[in-house]
Amino acid sequence: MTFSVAATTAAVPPSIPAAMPAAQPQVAAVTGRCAGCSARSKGLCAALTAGELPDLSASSRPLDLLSATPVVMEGEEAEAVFTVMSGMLKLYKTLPDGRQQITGFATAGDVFGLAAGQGYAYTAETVTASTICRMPRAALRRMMERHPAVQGRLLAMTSVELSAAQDQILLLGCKTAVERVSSFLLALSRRSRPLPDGTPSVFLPMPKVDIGAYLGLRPETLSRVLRKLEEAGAITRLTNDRIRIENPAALEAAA
Amino acid sequence: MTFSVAATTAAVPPSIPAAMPAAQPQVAAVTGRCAGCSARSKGLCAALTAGELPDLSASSRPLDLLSATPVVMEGEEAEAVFTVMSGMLKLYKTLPDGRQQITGFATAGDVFGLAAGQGYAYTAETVTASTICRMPRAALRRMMERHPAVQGRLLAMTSVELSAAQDQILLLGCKTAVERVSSFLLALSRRSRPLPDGTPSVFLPMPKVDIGAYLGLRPETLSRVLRKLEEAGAITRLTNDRIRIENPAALEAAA
DNA sequence: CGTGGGTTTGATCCGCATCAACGCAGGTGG
DNA sequence: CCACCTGCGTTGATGCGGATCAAACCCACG
Repeated sequence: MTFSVAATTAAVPPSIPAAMPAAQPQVAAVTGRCAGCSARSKGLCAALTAGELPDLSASSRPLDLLSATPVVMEGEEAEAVFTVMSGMLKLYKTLPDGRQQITGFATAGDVFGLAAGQGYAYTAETVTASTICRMPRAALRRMMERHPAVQGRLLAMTSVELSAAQDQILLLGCKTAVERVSSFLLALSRRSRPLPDGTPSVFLPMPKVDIGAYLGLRPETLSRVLRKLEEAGAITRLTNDRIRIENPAALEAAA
Repeated sequence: MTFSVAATTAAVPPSIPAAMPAAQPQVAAVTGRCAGCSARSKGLCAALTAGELPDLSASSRPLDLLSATPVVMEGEEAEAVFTVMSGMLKLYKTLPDGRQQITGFATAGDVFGLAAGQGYAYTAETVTASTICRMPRAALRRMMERHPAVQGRLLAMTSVELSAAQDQILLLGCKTAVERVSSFLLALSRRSRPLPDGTPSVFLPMPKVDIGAYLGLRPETLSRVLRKLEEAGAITRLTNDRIRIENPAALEAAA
């Protein structure tokens, strides 16, 4: 799954495009859509050669979403998969009494909505305004049959996700609050660009309660741990949503 | 991946069979091995038709192992994948200071040792005496190329594992000790046969400390929770390693 | 019969949750 | 432009669930 519209491309009409039949005269334009997509080299799309892009463009549609918009609901019949082009989403499970556990955050290039069974395993909701690309399940199946590399890519991506899930199991099952937060900050810093001056930093667009729901901690605890890490000189809180890693080795030791 | 020797079949020499070139005269016998395997209909093997079994038999070798035998080590180069034919193994990750988190138990039909990266993501060790089937990574890759259904099967199995891992994340991140144990017992009871009299029961061959390491609890806590569930009439402890589910609804409510 | 690992039970401790209050920023309406 | 409101973040006080420590018990085993 996956493909995407370049961030610099003019917005595609977001209204109910999924129902539109593949119009022949648009094929060329549609090819251009995926070819110029910012996620072209990521997610599922990376499995396809340039010549195979029309297939991709024809079977997928971009969507522009505001923040806090639900995309799929846990348990709902899984009719499509999605690729993130820009923005961030949270994926979470809910217990009957309302407790929520965030199983992951999805950012540019990530794919979500793959279901092992009939229904989605989790709810997906935008954290920031996001652009995502929607591909019906049947189209994905067709893509896999037509382009074997897609299936291999999907397997590789699922394996990486499984490995990440097992790391999270280790974190939740064994680690203390300080260790969890340190691990989280380090993992994020590995995936993000350092500041202009070269020091590593992380961007946290999601509210603290969501970070807590991901790490199995309450927001109060998260706040206290961050203060402790700052007092220890390991990090500096630049703004509410950006943290500079002053001492990666100290975080490493705490994780 | 996967295949296996029927439990009733005479043991195949376990010594260093992986290095043996596929000997032509043995093909017939080797075909029979997988054809009569108790795991034939499970794991990866289920993806193959009878006619494709020789390929499977030629590239895999069964191993008989005593309990508490390590099979693969976390971080070690992943040279092979394994299918469980009988017995049970625990898969776990270890922190530098020795804390361990069991990420799963593998029983008949389960496949383990698939690695997203270069090295194994976890250590695998037998809990009971077990028979497992070993297939070199290169052979698995060849099987996937030659029999596309194998790749599809692998994807399906990995997806199911991912979903299970996310359930475990929910358990570890949100649930209380009583909820964890209840969920665990229910999950096991769904996968096991009821007693002769029809009441559901679960078999727990692993030590309590391992169940605790899976659920993020200490063995003392596990013992107390089981006593509480027994006093509540939800379960009965028949022996140290077998529990009868008296009241599934009560467990359901507690989970 | 003695030994040692796994299990159970009891007593105590501690890390994090919970409860409560306050500061602050952004949005709204006057 | 300002008063008000609302939601997020922070800080402090307190409580509780499960960890830790310690000891007895129970078998399986030699």
